[in-house]
Amino acid sequence: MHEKQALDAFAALSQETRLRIVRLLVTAGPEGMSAGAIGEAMDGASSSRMSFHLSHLEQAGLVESRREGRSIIYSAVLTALSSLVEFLMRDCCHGHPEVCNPAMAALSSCCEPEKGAPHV
Amino acid sequence: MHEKQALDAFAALSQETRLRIVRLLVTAGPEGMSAGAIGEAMDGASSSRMSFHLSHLEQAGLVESRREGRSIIYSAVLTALSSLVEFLMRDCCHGHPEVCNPAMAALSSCCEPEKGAPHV
DNA sequence: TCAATAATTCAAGAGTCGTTGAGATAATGG
DNA sequence: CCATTATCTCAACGACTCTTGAATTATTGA
Repeated sequence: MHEKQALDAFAALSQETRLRIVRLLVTAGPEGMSAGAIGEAMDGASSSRMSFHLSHLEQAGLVESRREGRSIIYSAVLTALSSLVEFLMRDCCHGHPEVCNPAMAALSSCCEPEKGAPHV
Repeated sequence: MHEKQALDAFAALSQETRLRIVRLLVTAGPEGMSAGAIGEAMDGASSSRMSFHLSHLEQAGLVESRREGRSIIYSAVLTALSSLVEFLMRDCCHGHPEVCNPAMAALSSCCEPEKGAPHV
């Protein structure tokens, strides 16, 4: 991940509706959700408003879309999110492991590695 | 970290000059840098421009300042950065450890835990 | 106290962002 | 082929963001 991509991703995530869309799609998993369904989940936002934010997120590489019949299905791009974390971490840890350690702790508790944690 | 704080942090980091300031201050360490020195590092940006971006970053909680003689010294708030990572991770890992594992790998390689990695 | 240095504050202006509503495009079923 | 459903595109408008330059505040040393 380069600076420009990180800037785009941060800009995309700095808008309330878009941040909520990303969170929703991550929990929705790989099967994703239709634009209409996402709009309903966003306190019934208009279709043009959804279109605006979804294409913004797609432009930033945080979500992807596929057509399925009349609907267009959006899903989160999980690798983009981990790349962003990696970018933040690479920036932050230069000689300062005290930044990474709390983040790593949060990470491992959140992922709950199934017994016998793998180390890289 | 709550949604509002995360939104503010993402907005702060979505601006090129501010992202560079944060990276610079993180590598500068706890002793920090004066506003003037940061401005010189930012291709000689004007003092009012620096003031604008630095107070934006301070508002978002990503940097803090102290006066030292005539200068005002800024330094990165490392815990804010790890909280942001934690927020992203908590969002992303709900049932999807495949997001966290690459991030965790990046994290541990970047931090280079000194032999006998601690686990939380 | 005065001049010099370091940084902030403020107002103005150009540019970007997000919402709205109307209209266009795409796919389906009768 | 037509009506319906689902979504996108576009123009317009208000709101916000960033830069600039001038004026202001704070600190220091002579």
